[in-house]
Amino acid sequence: MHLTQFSDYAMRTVLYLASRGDGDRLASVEEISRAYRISRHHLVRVAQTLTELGIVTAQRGRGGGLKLAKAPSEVNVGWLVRRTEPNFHIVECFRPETNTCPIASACGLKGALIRAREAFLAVLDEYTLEQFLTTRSEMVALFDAALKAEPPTPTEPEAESKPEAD
Amino acid sequence: MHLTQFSDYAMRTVLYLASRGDGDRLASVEEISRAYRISRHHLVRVAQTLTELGIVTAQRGRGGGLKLAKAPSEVNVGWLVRRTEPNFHIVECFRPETNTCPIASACGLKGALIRAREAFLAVLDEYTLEQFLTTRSEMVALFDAALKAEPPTPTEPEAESKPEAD
DNA sequence: CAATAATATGCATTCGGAATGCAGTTTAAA
DNA sequence: TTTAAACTGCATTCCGAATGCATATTATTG
Repeated sequence: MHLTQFSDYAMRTVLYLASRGDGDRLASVEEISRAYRISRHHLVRVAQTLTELGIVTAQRGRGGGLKLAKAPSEVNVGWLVRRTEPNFHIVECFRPETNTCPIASACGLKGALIRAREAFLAVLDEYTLEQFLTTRSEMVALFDAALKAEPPTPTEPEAESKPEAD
Repeated sequence: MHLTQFSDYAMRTVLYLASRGDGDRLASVEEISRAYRISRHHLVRVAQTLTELGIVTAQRGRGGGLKLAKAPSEVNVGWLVRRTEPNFHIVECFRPETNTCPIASACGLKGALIRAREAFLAVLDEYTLEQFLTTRSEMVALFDAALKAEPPTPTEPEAESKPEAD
């Protein structure tokens, strides 16, 4: 029982943006991926989705980056998880099109599992990003340390012997 | 977000055994796998685990099979799921030995996710098998129909040309 | 005591979703 | 016009779950 790394990264991304109090500062995907030490390419997908959800604003072009499109108190964790998880099919019979269990129509287990699933999400519904900012200064310090430890621009150190011909 | 098929099969197996009111009747793994139309070999593993957990009794040898070791009211769903799921590592930082998130020590998200996970299991803790027996007759009818639809003994129709030598 | 039918166990393979990487396009600032 | 960033699609890798095969063990039956 777990959430996808995609949802994990989505939550981390908005938490990163919220942790830098200045709402106008842009943070690039590159920067966030270095702070968390995770794949930049993977994070690009997450950033897209968050932009589509209207929860972050992406500024394209040079000097661009991401920033929160809403106040931290407006970003609900349960809402976010519901939209980033690919599905909530706890067991086979939750997907009618592929279910093979012959007693699905008379089985009470499904109802119990639905209740459990809703209870899980209801807890997350209680939280907005704002509630996680009580440790903001510590998080910022840890982010900065991580950024300092990582090679600043490991993008393309090869600036010689370029095969110009062919 | 989902449970493993292993947990799913474990719940189904005990529900099957409970649905046949006669607590002394043995149901073979073969029978259960046909009733649900699922892999017999896979179900063998589940049956082992349930036996180890002391929740079913396995009778080996000819005419053997499985039966509940406890009354349906004694078999709790939350308890069962906790013991059949391989892990409950909702996100990366739940597994300290492989965590790479630098702010884990200062991040409030983990606490929220732990609360959500416990809420999920707490709902399942409210249920025992007994509560699912209100539709027992319907389930039995559906099981019987499934068993009738399946080939009775597709085990080994080859009873000729046995290689006796070698 | 032998044959049979069932569970028990280990190993090897398959499979699917998630994760990742690569290549290229588009946009906007300098 | 160059450059740095977000966007997009595709192809591949990877891992855990699922599955299958082979065999050992146990106990009943005749």
